[in-house]
Amino acid sequence: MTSKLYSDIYEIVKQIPRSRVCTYGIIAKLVGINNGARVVGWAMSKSALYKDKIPAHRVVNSKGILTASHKFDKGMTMQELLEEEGIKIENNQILNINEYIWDPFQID
DNA sequence: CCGATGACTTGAA
DNA sequence: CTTCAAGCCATCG
Repeated sequence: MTSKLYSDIYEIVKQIPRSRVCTYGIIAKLVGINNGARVVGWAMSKSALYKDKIPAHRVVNSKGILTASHKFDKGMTMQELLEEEGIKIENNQILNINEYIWDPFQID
């Protein structure tokens, strides 16, 4: 990885279990950047270049909106990928986000 | 160092 | 509902 920051972010994202999602803000705080949600998103955009499979489709913004959908519009949309995991989405937004949200401290 | 950029966030109009 | 503004921070030229 280009930096420990990235590896930290990727490690966390890779730990997101199936049928679960996480927000940029949570990840940002976990890696130490209190308000660096943008940096997380920026790192995610790079994740596609890495060999490691990063389930970036499980990372959404604080409202559960698929702000990254425009990066997955190549064939499978982000919504389709999430629905494959049983997550219901409507108008580009995850329904019952509270039920799907996940973070390392709240182990299932 | 500076300015621009971005898969963010919050709040206000 | 939409749009804008300010704040936030790593990266790039």
